[in-house]
Amino acid sequence: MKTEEIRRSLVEKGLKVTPQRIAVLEAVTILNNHPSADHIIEYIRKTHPNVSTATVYKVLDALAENGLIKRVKTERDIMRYDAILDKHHHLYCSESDRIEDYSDEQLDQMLEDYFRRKDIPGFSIEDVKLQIIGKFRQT
Amino acid sequence: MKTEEIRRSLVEKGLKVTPQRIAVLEAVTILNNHPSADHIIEYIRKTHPNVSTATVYKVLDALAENGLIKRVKTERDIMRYDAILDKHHHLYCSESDRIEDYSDEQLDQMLEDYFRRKDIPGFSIEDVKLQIIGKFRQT
DNA sequence: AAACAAAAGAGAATGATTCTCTTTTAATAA
DNA sequence: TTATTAAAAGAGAATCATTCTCTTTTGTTT
Repeated sequence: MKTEEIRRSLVEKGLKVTPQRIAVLEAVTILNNHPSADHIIEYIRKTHPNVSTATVYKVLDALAENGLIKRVKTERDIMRYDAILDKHHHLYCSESDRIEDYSDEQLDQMLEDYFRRKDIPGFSIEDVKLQIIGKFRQT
Repeated sequence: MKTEEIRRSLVEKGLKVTPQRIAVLEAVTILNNHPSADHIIEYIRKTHPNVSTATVYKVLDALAENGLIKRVKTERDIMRYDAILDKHHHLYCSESDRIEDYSDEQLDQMLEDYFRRKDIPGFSIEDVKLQIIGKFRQT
């Protein structure tokens, strides 16, 4: 995601465009494996050596609350983030903390068809995502 | 889960049978909404007023590591637990921290069929679970 | 009953994240 | 361009869920 795109995204959400916000959103986009705050801070410190840890946490929170990034569901106490807002699923490594994206339109269509017909009593569905747990093979 | 069942489960896993372990496993089974450590501690304190917080964390960890309970994937930093080991999915409330179980064999079958034919390059699937995000309706 | 190692207890330590208060800054209006 | 305003950043402290450490207790086996 280019700086201009980021800038526009922030404006669209009514957020002020600050260098820190640009840097954080860029970092979440660029870093692999659904980065934690710690990794994002590390990355940003290269270009913004004085950025405050609290600021990064605040920026991540603002970005997530405004739908510019998403938090990823994990079992651990460290929160992780994802810049891809398009519909996709996650591959979770059963042996490490690696998480990868998985897109599959056919699967999405199948699930959509299924839940169009299938009612879950007392619950109205907004989104369906797969947690696909397994092992990454050496590549 | 009755005490006898719990006892047997622990023995099967080569774990010592302690009152604390029985109480914790029972609590995870009984409490709704995929309880956090805090809720479990609260509950247990009724029958074991002197149980140490550290012990509960240790027990939860031992139970999870030995496959007697599962950790639930959430976006928050507080870990949560699930006593149901049978194949099931989770309903996540988009507005609160409520999480409910959702079982659906037809869906499981459909997904199994799908991934029997569909290869994810570089990844071998062990399990597939749905995160179904939406709103619980008043009941 | 003795032995042994796992487990519990108690309190301290850890670290990811949030809070608090002040200063800075981005955006807007004039 | 300047002034204004409110959002945002900074800095360090505070919070709290969880883990650590060391000692004692306990469950299980012989």
